[in-house]
Amino acid sequence: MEIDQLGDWRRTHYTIEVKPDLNGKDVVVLGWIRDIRDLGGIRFVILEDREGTIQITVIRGKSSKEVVERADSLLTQYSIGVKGTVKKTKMTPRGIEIIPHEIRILGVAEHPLPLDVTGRTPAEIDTRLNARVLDLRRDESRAVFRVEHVALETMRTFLSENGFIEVHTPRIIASATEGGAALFSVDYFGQAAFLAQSPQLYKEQLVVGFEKVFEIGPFFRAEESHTRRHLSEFISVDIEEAFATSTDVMKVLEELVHRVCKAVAEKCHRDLEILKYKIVVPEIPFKRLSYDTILKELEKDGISIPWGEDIPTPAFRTLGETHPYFYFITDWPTKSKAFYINPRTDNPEVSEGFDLMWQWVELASGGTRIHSKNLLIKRLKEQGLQPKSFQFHLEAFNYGMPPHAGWAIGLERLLMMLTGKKNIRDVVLFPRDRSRLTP
RNA sequence: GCCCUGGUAGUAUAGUCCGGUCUAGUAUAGGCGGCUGUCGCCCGCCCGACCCGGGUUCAAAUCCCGGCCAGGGCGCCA
Repeated sequence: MEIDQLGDWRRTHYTIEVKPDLNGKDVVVLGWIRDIRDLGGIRFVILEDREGTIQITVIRGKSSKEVVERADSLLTQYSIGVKGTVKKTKMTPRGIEIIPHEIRILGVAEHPLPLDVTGRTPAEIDTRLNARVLDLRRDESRAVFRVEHVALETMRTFLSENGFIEVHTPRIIASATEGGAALFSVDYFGQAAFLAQSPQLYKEQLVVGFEKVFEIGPFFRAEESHTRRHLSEFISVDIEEAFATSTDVMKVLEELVHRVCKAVAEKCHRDLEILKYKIVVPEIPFKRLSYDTILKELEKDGISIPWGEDIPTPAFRTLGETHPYFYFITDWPTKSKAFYINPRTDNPEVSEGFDLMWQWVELASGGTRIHSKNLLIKRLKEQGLQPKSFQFHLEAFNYGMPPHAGWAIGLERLLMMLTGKKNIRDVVLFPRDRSRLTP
């Protein structure tokens, strides 16, 4: 089918801005066809744009031949432009309709569509992700990403106001940053290279001089995970602060989370309504529970974990029932944390590392970092890592590395908390996981 | 990677346990026709599917084996 040109048509109003006081005025609306109801002599076309919907009413016999012909050839999901007169009416829920003078078909859609955009026939997440662009025509899918935008905007503002400057560290790196998580390898002009799993070492180096930095960006983990809360590519929100300890950065973290919850609750009414979800703005400070306390609580629930071991997921689920909102777990055993986490001076078995939990999900983790080069080398060896492969990182410790602390929060996990979504793939536009590389 | 469950029209489902009644039911989308105030419009007709390969059996959507894919869980983590 021939499609029309946009020509000199420009939107005069979003659908939501067309109100009864515009009665008799001409407007241009642009968007997609959500629904068509044809009663024979009269045809109702529901046009939807970013902000809402409006009814276009075509009356056979009254409308021009061209308009009727155009209206007859429409199918759902076509993108169209309509120039017409606003008419006040009691017969639509919005109290107005548009009587078109001209309809331009700007983009056609192939039918049958791979999923029902109106949501009457629900589609599974796999089907939706295969046709993600079409899925994003669904209000509920788009609402998630409007929430994400507000969350990001709030975080950037908050961190900037608090003296953090935004930085970008490399995604392509020469060696493992933390050990542990598997890395994706990359052919870098014939040299072995990897996709970064975290900005950890770089952000630490940057506190020399910048003192307070933050980074928001994607990182990569080549884990064969198959869960609702893991991705191969995820967005990490990282901070690092000089002359600070874990207690200082925990305050920054809880305040940030509080601010984000508040901003989303206040600014995203409509989206939260679409998502049928309510955000309870958490009170700060959050509970601070030591690893030892957690172990004792679990013991009471009949789960015993030997001191020093990591807490398995089913145990976290139990904890989530006891602590249904945000809480910190502090004083983790040194051996269960990454090599750069500072052991306590009074008891080196215990570290200054912490996790921020939301119910049973680990949202963020952080801690005071080791700033003594000798101790760092010792810890690297204890974790079975080669100090040689951290040569460039260790050199930064020759230039007056200050005491410092920081954390990283998983943006998608935070977004699950903000939207009530149970599968992390729902809060990523084009998720990457063990078995999904397209679209 | 391991464990569990599943795979039926474009989409979402019934049927699978207990093989034959399935020429595979329903809804929605799509096509055709009718309808001048719908708003999940309505009414009639039509199109369209048993994941792939092998096996058991007179007979397989249904039972068995292998593969692929999906969902959930575990480990690991953000």
